Amino acid sequence: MVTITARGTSAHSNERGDAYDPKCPTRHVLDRIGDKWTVLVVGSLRGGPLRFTQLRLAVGGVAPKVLTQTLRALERDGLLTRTVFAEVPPRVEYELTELGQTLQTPIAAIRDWAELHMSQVVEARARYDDEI
Amino acid sequence: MVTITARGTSAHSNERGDAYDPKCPTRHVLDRIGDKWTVLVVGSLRGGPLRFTQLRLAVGGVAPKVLTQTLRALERDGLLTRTVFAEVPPRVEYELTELGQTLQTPIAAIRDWAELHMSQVVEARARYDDEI
DNA sequence: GTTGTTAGTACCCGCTGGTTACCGTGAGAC
DNA sequence: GTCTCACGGTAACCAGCGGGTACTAACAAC
Repeated sequence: MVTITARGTSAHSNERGDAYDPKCPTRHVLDRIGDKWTVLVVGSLRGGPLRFTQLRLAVGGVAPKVLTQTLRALERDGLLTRTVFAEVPPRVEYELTELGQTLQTPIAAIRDWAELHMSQVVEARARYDDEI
Repeated sequence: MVTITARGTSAHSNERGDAYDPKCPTRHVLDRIGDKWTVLVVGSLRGGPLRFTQLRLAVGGVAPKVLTQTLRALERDGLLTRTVFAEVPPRVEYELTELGQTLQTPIAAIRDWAELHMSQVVEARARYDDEI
C-alpha cells in the first residue's frame, strides 16, 4: 500500500497531501477535478490535441465562456497546453501535458463507473422520488 | 445483470452510457461525482457509518446546509442510507450502500492522484501566475 | 428552571455558472 | 470593391446556488 513518510506540518511541498485537511492545497486540486467539465475535457483530449470548437462539440453542451474558464484553469494547473497559431481564422490547440496524461487513468475510472452504474443510480432516484 | 430496454434518442448503444452525450443520464451521475463534497463524504464513510456531526468534522469546512444537501443527493442516488434513531438528542447515521462501496475505488484513485500530484499542480500554478 | 446535546432549517448574501449577442481578421465568392 | 463566412473567444446580463450564521425542537441531567 502507500506508506507515508512524514506528513506533520505539511510545510514542504514534496510530501503527500491530505485531502481531508481544509488547509491542504490538495483541496484545491480536488476542486479542479470536482469541476463539472474537467472530467469531460480531459477525457476528450485523451486522443490528442483538439481545437476550441472541436472541444466544444466533443464535450457537448458547454457554453463557450465556461469552456474558456475550464481550459484556462487546466492550463494554469499545468494539465494542458494552449498553442495559438497566427492564422486567420484563428487556430488554437489544446493538448494534455505529461501531468495531464497521468490524470487520464483516475478520470477514466470515474467515467467508467458512471457509465456502468448509471442505470442503478437512475433506478435509485426513481425509487426515492416515488417514496416522497 | 443490467439490461436497459430503450434509451430514447441515441441509438441504443447497448447498456453502457455515454458520458459525452449531454442527453445521457450518465452526465447527471458525473455531476454528482463532480460535486465538490461528494468525494470527501464518500471517502469519509469508507470505514463505516458516521453521524452527521462526525461527518462534518471528518470532511472539514463544510457548512451544515451544504452537507445536508450533499447527503440527501447521495441518498437519492442510492449511494448511502440515512438511518434516524428515535432518540433525544437525535441520532442519524449515514452509511454507504453496496453501490456506494463500488464508488470507493474510483474515488480513492482521484484522491490519491490529488494527494500525489498536489505539489506539481501548485508549482504549475505559481509559474503560471508569475508569467502574468 | 437551566443547561447541554444533536441534526438539521431559515435567512441572507455574493459568486459563478449559463445564455446570448457580438467582435476582429483575413480568405474566398461574386 | 464588398459580402459573407470561419474561428476563438469576450461583453453584458441574469438566475440560482453555494456558503455563512443564527436559530429551532426535544428531552435528559442537574
